[in-house]
Amino acid sequence: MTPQRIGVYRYLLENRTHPTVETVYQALKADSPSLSKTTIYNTVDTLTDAGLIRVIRVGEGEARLDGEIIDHGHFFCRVCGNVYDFDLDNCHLPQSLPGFRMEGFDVHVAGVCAACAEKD
Amino acid sequence: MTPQRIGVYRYLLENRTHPTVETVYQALKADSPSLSKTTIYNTVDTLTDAGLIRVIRVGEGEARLDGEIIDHGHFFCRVCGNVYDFDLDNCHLPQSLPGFRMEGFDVHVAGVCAACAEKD
DNA sequence: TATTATGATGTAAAGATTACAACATGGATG
DNA sequence: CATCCATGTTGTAATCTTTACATCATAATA
Repeated sequence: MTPQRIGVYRYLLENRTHPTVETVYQALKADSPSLSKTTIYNTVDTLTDAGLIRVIRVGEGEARLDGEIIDHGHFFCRVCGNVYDFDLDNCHLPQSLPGFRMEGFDVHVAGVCAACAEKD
Repeated sequence: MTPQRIGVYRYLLENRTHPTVETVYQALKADSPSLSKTTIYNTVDTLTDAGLIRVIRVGEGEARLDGEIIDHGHFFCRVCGNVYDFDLDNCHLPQSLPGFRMEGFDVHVAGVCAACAEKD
């Protein structure tokens, strides 16, 4: 665990906004100007392999980072681009895949969030 | 509807393997050598907007195309890279997002498929 | 202190997708 | 039938995200 890795992890724990790598990079660079974006990518790999964070890809564009690893769904607003969490109370893993080893699980819903829907 | 669009749509209806844009391009270019990959991208946009096909992003790398639009889940094998469909019998959209307009719905499961798990 | 292993940095490359301009086509209109 | 216009296609170039790789820094160890 290096200062850079701790910085990325702390940022993701404190900012539950599903930021992109670029967002994290810009935020942390303010404090440590020598930070490299490659380090962010490497750190994301390391933290993902360690099971501490998750990488989600929803909609187009960049990957989003998520410090919450408990199963939950992601709502992607196609207007503002924000990602919102939601519970998965009534959704369970399928039993219909014999012999398949399931390791990760994510539910993606796309649409328009409440804030953007109101503006119409 | 042009020959190119019909070709892409037919290919996706007949090949339920969640091919990439590149795969579709290579397959169709055999019959019509003048085909451009840009046309595939444009056509995918057109067909997606028309609600005829879906674009799924699961795991890393390229987008995968899917001619099946009825709700179903996608299992991504991290070993062979194949994408498998599964039913969503016991998974329903969450009711916990008031004011949100839900338009699309996808369940992603990552892991190792039966064929690859057997080889261990 | 010298050595070694690991991580960080920055540049360059790769890969996927999009933007854009030129060309082709087909239908509508006079 | 000729012309015009709108739409679609093509190919190149640019963009954007991510990765590869070589170099530098650092910390632990012998």
